[in-house]
Amino acid sequence: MPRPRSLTPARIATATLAVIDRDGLPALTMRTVARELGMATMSLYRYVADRDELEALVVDHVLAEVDTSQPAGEWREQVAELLGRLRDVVRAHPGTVPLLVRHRHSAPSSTRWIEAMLTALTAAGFRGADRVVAQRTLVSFLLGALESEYHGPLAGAGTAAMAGLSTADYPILAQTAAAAARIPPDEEFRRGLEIVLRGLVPGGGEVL
Amino acid sequence: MPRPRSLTPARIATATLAVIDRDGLPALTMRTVARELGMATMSLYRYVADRDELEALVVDHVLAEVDTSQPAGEWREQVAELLGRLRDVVRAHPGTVPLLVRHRHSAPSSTRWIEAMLTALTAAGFRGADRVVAQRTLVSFLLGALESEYHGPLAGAGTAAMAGLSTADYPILAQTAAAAARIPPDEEFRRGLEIVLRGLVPGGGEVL
DNA sequence: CCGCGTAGGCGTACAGCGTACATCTACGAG
DNA sequence: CTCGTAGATGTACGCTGTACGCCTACGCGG
Repeated sequence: MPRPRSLTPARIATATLAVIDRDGLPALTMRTVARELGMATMSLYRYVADRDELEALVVDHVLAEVDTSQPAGEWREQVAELLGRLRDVVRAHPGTVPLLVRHRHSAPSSTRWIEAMLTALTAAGFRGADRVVAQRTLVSFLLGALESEYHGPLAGAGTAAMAGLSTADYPILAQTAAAAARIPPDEEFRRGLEIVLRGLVPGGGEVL
Repeated sequence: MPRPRSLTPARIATATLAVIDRDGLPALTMRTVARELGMATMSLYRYVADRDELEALVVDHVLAEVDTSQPAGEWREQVAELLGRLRDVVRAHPGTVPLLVRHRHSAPSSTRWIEAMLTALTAAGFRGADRVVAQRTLVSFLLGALESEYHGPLAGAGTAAMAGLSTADYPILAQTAAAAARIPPDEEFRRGLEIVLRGLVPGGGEVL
């Protein structure tokens, strides 16, 4: 056949990630990625259908970096390790956080990580709907924590404003906001994960 | 002084929300909101500095709808009730989910809800950093759950694709994906919240 | 009652976005 | 060498957010 392809999905994803890492998510543009690749803008469309597909490509690329080998240890340690690995990889490319939320469902690379998570949960004794709920609860917590951290700094002014609220109208909040700013993200995540893991009991159990 | 203002923040927020509810978040545009208000596009800029401020306005408006009166019952019931109220209000306007994540920090209306949450946690015995972590873990879970539900349906094809994966490479995933589609969002949220609440123990405690 | 200054309302314009379309061109197969 | 195909690209369009400047309606001091 004619002219061979000059770009691979991996090369496109790498260039896209370079743009995001260097200039931030708002700089992600069909034009900037094409320039990063040394091509004309429209050439990119020979490889991706539209911007959404480009975003999905970079998300898949990032998720592919996650080590999905089964961790050792007790099941809670395994789960914590797998969540930590994913979190570390994503935090190395903060600009991809909003993209991850939108496109993780269409990322083939996520399947290995999910399988490893489910393997740990299965070994713990989770079955059927319990296993699904356990998995999704852990993922919701992880995504929420990543997004909170991503959007938090922009509104550091917000937390500061809360600390300055009248202690009369919001006695507890004003007092808590000050303490909140002193907890490092890693510690906050670790302790939050401990809470979720402590609540996960194979075989279920009602609390309400 | 001269000409009085003809628009209130509430009226602007209502019009914006109407656009989002009727035509979806992508339809949210300075032009569409101005048209909804019966004004010229640029007139809107007499009331908001830019699009971001308009988005913050609608988020604050939605959060103001949440009943923040202190719920009755044991502290876990109170927390579940407060999370449920917020979730119900946001789910009534699904298009605002991404906006909520980005702008909740600059929403004055959120303070009353936070104060109510912290009140329940304080009554339970949480103090200092423990209280901060408890609060943030609950919020991260809630936001993650809302976002997952919001972005999930778009990629229903994704879950379907997982169910069709080779049971050889991904034995547990393929089996789990089928069960996953049968759990209603409300049940998933309720059971997930039960997990988190079960893990919340005042006074701390290590698990790892 | 009048005009005057202020701020509301708006029309125009521009840069930047995603991308449809038509064209040119480099290549592998015959 | 030639030809068909698909890669590469230039141009163009509709849409976005918003800067700028003009016009005008209004409440107040005279």
